[in-house]
Amino acid sequence: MRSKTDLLQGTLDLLILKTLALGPLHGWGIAQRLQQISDAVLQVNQGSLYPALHRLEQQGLLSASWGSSDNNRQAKFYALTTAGRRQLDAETAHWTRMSTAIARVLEAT
Amino acid sequence: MRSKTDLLQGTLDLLILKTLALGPLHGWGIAQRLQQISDAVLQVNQGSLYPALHRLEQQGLLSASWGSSDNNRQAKFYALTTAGRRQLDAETAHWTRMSTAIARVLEAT
DNA sequence: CAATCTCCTGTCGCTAATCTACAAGAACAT
DNA sequence: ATGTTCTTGTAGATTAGCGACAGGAGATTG
Repeated sequence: MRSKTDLLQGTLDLLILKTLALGPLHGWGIAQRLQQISDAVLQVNQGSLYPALHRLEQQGLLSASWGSSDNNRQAKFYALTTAGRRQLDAETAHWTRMSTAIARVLEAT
Repeated sequence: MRSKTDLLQGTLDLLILKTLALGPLHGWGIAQRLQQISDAVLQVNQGSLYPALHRLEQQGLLSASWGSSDNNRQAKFYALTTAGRRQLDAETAHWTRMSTAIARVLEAT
């Protein structure tokens, strides 16, 4: 009984892009920040996170560079590219469109 | 280049359940009503719709019966079962939780 | 009355995103 | 020395939704 999914499918890219718009961050940090901002509602597991990051990087939306984290560990820092910023805008618009439409349906009587 | 999806993945069941909460309807009618309420933002294609309906029926959330449509055609009318109504509540809550969390992320600075 | 259009249900094969579960290294704490 | 936390990764399975079909039966048009 699968049923309970930790995220709304299709929103992970958006969440990652948005998080990185606030400043470069490493994968683990992204997951942490999302969890924190969302009061633990949004849980990103590694099996989703890392593939997503690689995907986005491969699409040219993110750039990556190794560095050292706050805890003095090797970490791969991701940053938005210009294309990434554009993509963020597009996906934000799409999300707004969609969620508004759904809200309208849910309010119908 | 897929990119553009007609729905937010995972919300179709919710949309169907909600639409049927307003009264029994046949598949094609559900798609129409969703499209109408959402100003054509939500497009459900048959390849998604019918499998979803069968899925929901098999899960005991919907009951189906053949009848005749407004246009005097054979149509399969679906109605919410008790379990379906419960499921609708659960999925609505889940959606609200999730979309609120996402909104919070998108508003972050 | 024939042809075509609209309504309405369905199936098949594909793709892509996510989940679960696993593995592993390096820094820090005890 | 040992364990715990931080951090990155991969493999396999599932699953929803998409695109492209196919087809029947009532309505409409000519």
